[in-house]
Amino acid sequence: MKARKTATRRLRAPSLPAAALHRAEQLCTKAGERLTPARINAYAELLTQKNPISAYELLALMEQREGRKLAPLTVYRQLDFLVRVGLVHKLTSAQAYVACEHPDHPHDTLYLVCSSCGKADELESERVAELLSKAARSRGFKPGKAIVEVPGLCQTCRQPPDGADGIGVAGAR
Amino acid sequence: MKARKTATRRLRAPSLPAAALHRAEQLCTKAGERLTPARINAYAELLTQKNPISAYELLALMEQREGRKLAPLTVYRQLDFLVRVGLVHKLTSAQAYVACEHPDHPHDTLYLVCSSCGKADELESERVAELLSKAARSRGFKPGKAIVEVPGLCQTCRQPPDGADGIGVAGAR
DNA sequence: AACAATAACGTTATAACGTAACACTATACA
DNA sequence: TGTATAGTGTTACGTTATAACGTTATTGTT
Repeated sequence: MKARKTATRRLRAPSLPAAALHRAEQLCTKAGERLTPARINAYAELLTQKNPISAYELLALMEQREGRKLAPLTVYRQLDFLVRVGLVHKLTSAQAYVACEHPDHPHDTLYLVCSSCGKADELESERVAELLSKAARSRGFKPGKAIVEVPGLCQTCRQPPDGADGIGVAGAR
Repeated sequence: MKARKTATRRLRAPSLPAAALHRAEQLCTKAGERLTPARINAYAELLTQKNPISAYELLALMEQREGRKLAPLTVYRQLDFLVRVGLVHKLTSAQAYVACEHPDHPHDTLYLVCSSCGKADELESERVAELLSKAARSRGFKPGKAIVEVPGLCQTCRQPPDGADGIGVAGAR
């Protein structure tokens, strides 16, 4: 067997793309929040992920990246921050976190979540937001940002390529 | 101090109203599921609750009711069943369970959830369901039942009566 | 620059939520 | 009346999240 190129050794911090960093800084300034190095690291790590990941998965990634043990609380605080400023959404039905695809303006959490591969597709829908907000207000309810998660099967998982068996992928959440 | 009328002694099983029982039986027959005594008890206990409760709160209620210790798994299995047949909804953002107000037909989970008192108001919206379903299908995504949870403040908590301080109620989830 | 006020971070411990594995029991149906 | 299947009980364990408290860094003010 050939030597693995990427063993479990410590890695450098993932560099947050300049554009993303700039947007994040603007968001935080506007919200009166501080964008610290630790928070940038957590956000950068999340941005490297294709699919939503759990807080503990993020913890493991960051530990590997930084080459030291971290407490769960550290990661939870950073996630709380990222969700608060709108850079990240929490998918409560999967207990997983994913970087927002258009964090420029605050909006509801609205995702299609594949039960097979774990992929989460973010949608935008002014109409859904409006319907929910109107329904809430008509009942005297003051609404916050809605959570909308549609479980199901993504296109890829519905049309398995030759040789696939339709059984869920290991690690799918 | 006078003796309390309802101490922590064992209580009888809450009687499930006949109409509710009948509806539940029909639902289960239609779904090919069995409505066992243990499941009826769990459902009846949930029906006595005004607000959503956690699995462990339900566990404690049932233990008190039955006068013996139960394993968490027991309650989780009964909750899984009740959710599966549509008698109960899970509010994932609050990790809590609540009896459905119109279990006669299957539908999305759609609630206004008060962050202060924990109350959950179930809504119906064919339009939201349709919008989400269409958005999903247009992306090749095969949707299951959507989860829609709108956090916020209910009318009561927005208009605190004299003497109230607007601070959250102990036990609010 | 020195100070106070506040926000963020680190550490330890623990609470809350949920599931795996396996043996046993009840029900349904041939 | 067997036999297959679904449900239940029990023990143990895994995952997710927070409490409490002290330290460090940043900000805004003299």
